Amino acid sequence: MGLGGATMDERVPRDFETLRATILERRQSLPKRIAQIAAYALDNPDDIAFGTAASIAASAGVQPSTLIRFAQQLGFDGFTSLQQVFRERLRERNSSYDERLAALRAKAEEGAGHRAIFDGFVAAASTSLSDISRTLNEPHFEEAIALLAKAETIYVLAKRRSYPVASYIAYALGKLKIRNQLIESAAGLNAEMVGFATPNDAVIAISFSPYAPATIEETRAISEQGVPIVAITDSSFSPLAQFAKVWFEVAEADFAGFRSLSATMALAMALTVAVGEKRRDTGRKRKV
Amino acid sequence: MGLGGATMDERVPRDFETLRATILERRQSLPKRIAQIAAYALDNPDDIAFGTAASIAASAGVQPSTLIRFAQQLGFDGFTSLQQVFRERLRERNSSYDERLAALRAKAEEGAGHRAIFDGFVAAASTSLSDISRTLNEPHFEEAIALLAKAETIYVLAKRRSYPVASYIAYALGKLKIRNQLIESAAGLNAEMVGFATPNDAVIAISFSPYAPATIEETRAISEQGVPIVAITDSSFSPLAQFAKVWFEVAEADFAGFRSLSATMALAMALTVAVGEKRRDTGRKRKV
DNA sequence: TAATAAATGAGTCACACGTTCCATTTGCGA
DNA sequence: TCGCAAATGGAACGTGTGACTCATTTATTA
Repeated sequence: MGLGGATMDERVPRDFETLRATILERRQSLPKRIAQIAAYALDNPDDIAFGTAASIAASAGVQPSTLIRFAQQLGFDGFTSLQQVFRERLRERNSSYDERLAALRAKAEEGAGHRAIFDGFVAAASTSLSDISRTLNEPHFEEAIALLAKAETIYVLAKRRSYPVASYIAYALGKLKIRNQLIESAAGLNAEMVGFATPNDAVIAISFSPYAPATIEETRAISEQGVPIVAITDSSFSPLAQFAKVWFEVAEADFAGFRSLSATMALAMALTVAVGEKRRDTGRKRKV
Repeated sequence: MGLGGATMDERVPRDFETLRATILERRQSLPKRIAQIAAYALDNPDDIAFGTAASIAASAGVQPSTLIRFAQQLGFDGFTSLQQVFRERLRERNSSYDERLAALRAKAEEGAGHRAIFDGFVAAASTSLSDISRTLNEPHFEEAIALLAKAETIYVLAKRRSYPVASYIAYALGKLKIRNQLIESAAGLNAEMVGFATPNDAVIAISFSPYAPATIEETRAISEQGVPIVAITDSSFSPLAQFAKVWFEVAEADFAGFRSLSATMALAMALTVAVGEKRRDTGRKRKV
C-alpha cells in the first residue's frame, strides 16, 4: 500500500540501460524532489555508484529519505539495491578503448599466428580512426568542402597506396552525381587530362611518404593552371602541401610495413558526402 | 615504529598504476597473508573497489585486519584510503568503447553540421572493425591463407564499391612480390583474363549487396574452371558464397547510405600479409 | 474553501562498517 | 632448544550507514 503500488506491478530494472530508460520514461510523472534525484542520478552515475546515501542526497540537494523513496519507487528494496545497478555498470563496462587496443597490439606483436596479423591491422585501423577523430582540423574541413562544392569538375589524383582511396572517392562522387575525373596512370594520358582543368574546377590529391613522383608532378602542373587543390597527406612538409589551398595531415598507424587506410578513407568519405550535401543545400546540384 | 617504517619514508601511491607497480616491486618481501591480499587485489581490482573490508577479506581468505595492515604497509591510513585508489581507477577509466561510439553516432545523427558527417563515418568504420574483430572465423581465415599461399597467380575480382579493396590487395601483393592479376573492367577483356586461370591459381572475389552482376558472372565462370575461390561478402546467402571454397561474412556499418570499407580493408590486408608470410615460411617465395 | 491525499523533511534506530587491540602463532637467529 | 620479534587471528568498539517513522507542507479534488 504505502509504496503507491510500485512494488508489485513493475519489474525491477536489473541493468543500467533498462534503468535509464525507465527513468526517462517516467520523468514527467515523478514528484519534484524525486525528479531532482532522477536527473542527478543520470547526470552523475559515478557518484551514485561510489557515494553514500547521505553524500549523494547532499550533492543532489535533497534529503536522504527522498533518495530511498526514489529507489523504492523504481521497485528496488532501497538505496543499496539501486546502487548495485550503478556499480554493475562500472564493473561490466568494457575496459577502456586504449587498454583494449594495447592488448590487441601486444597480442599482434608478440603472438606469431595469423590471427595476430589480423589483430594488428584491426588495431592499426582503430588507432588511425581514433587519432583522426581527435585531430581533424575543422576549419580546414569546412574550407575544403566549400572549395570542392563549387567546383565544376572534381579531379581525383592518387597513385599506388593511395589509389584505392581515390577510386572510392570517384565511385562515391559518381553515385552522388557530382562530375569528377579520376586521374589514372593506365593510359599514359594524365598530362592531357590535367591540362583540361580550369580554376573553376578543383582537385583532391592524395599522397603519402614516399610520395609517388607522378602525383607530385601532376599536382604541381595542375596547381600552375590555377586549379585549387585539396591535399590529403601525412605531414606539413609533404611536397603536396606547398601546392594545396587546403591540406589535411592524416597520421595512419602501420602494421607489418603496411599503413592503414582507414582514417584516410573515413576522411575521404566524409568529404565526399559533405560536398554532396552542400551542393544539395545551395541548389547547385546535378552539374552532370 | 610499529608499522615497520613504511609510513614515513614512502610516498603514498595516489593512482592505480603507481600502486600496482609498488605492489609488484615489493611482492617478494611481503609477509604471506599480506602477499595473499596483494595478489587478490591485483587480480580482482573491481572487488576491492566495491566490496566491504569484511567481504573482500573473506573472498581473499584472510582476516579483515590483515587487509588493513596491507593498506597501512603501503602507506595508506587504512583500508578506506586504499579503496579510494581502486575506485578512482574505475571513475577515470575512459567510458567504454561502445558508449563512445554511441555518442559519436548520436552526434552524427542528430547534429547537422559537416563535422557530424565526419563523425558518422568514423563511427561506422570503428563499429565495423569492432564487429569483425569479434566475429572473424579463424578456421576460415587459416584455410583462406593456405589456399591463397599455394596459388601460382592470385586473381583479384571486385567492382564498384569493392573495387578500392581489390586495388589495394593488388598493390600489396605486388609489394610482397606475389604474382597477381586484378580483373578490371576497363578494357572489356575480363572474360579472356578469367579464361587463363587454372586450378593451380586462386581467386579473391569481393562483392556486397547489391552484388555487381559482372562480379557474380565472372566468379561463376572462373569457379567452373576449377579455380578455388576465397570470397569476401556480406551474407551466407550471397551469390558469391555458393561458388567459394572459403568465404567471409563481413558486416560493414553504413552512414548516409555509404557503407564503410574499414573491416573489409583490414581483412584484406591481413589476408595479404599472412599469405606473404606463409609463402616466406614455406620457401615458395618469389614466383614473380 | 474545506477535505483529503501525496510529497517532503527531519529525527531516530538498529546494525554493519572500518578500525583497533590483544592474545596467539609462526619464523628466525643464537 | 630457547628467546624474541614479526605476523596473524579474532574479538571488541565506536562511528556512520541505510532505512524507517512520523510530523509538516504542498498539491488535488469536491
